[in-house]
Amino acid sequence: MTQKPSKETIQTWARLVRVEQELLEKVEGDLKIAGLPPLVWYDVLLELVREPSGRLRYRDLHAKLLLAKHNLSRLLDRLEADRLVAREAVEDDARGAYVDITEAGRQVQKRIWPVYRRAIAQHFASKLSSMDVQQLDKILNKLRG
Amino acid sequence: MTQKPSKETIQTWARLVRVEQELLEKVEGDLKIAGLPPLVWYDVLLELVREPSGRLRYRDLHAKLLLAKHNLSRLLDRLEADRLVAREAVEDDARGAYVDITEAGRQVQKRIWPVYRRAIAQHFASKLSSMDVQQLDKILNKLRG
DNA sequence: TAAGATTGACGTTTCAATCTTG
DNA sequence: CAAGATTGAAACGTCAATCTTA
Repeated sequence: MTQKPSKETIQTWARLVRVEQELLEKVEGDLKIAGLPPLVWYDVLLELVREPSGRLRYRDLHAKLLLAKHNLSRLLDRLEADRLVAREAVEDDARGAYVDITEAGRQVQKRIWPVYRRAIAQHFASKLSSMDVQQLDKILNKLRG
Repeated sequence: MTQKPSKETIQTWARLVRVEQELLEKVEGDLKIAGLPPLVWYDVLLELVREPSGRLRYRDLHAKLLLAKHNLSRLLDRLEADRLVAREAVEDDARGAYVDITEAGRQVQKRIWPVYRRAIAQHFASKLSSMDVQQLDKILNKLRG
C-alpha cells in the first residue's frame, strides 16, 4: 500500500521538477552562449575521458548514461560527424563496437568544463550553504534507484 | 566573483541532475503504462482546470508554464487535435487567443491525477521523511529563480 | 515599433522493427 | 532464441522568420 502524499509533499515535488528544469535551462543557456554543445555531449565525452584507454564499448557507455540505446546511437552519429569520437570494431565480438574519444573530443571536453563549472557555481553552489549541500546530497541518496 | 565549487558540491549537482532524470522517467513510465499522455499535457490541463472560467489567454498560459512560445503553440495543436482544449478569439484584442479546456480535457485531467499522485507517492514521498521534505523544500526555495 | 501568436524548415527523440553475431 | 547495435518513419522540439493588430 502506498499512502496518498500530503499537500506539502506534492508541493515540494512540483517545486523540485520546476527548479530542476530552470537550472538545466540556465546551464544549457550558458553553454550555448559560449558556443558550446549541449550537456549530453559533455556527458559522453566525460565518460570516455575518464577511461585510461579513452574508449568504452557501446554497451558499457550505454550503461553509464541514462539514455535509451537508440538515442545514444544517434547521439554518437552526431559526435562522430564532428570527429569528437570514432567507432571501432571489437576484435573478439563482432556484434560489438568501441567508442573512442579523439584528440578533438578531448579538447572540446576541456573547453566545456570551465563553462559548465562556472554555471554550476552561479546557479547552484552560490545559492546554497555547505550544510544545504550536505542535506541535499543525503536526500538525493534516499531517492536514488 | 564566483568561487569554484567544491568536489562535494559538484558531486551533489551531478546527483541532482541524475536523480531527477530517473524520477521523471519513472513517472512518465507509469503514465505511459496506464495509457495516459505525458506530464506536459497534464501541466497544461491543470493550469486550465484551476481557472474558474476554464480558460486562459495564450500569453498567460505561457507565463505559467516553463515552455518556449512556439513549443506551447505546437503542444496546443496536439491537445486541440485530441479535443482536450479549444482555441477561441479574444473579443477586444484581435491578436490574442484564449485556450479553453473542453469537457473531454477535464476528464483526462481527472484520469491522470490519481496515477500521477500514486507515482509521486511511490517514487518520491515513500522514500523521504517529512523532515526530508521540509529540508528539500527550503533548499529548492533557495535555488528558485 | 512592439505584443501576441503561429509557421516552415530543420534537428532530435521515440517507437517498433531490423540486422548480425553469440 | 538472446545480446549488441542500428535504422526508417513518425512524433516532438527549436530556430529564425512571419503575420496581424496594438
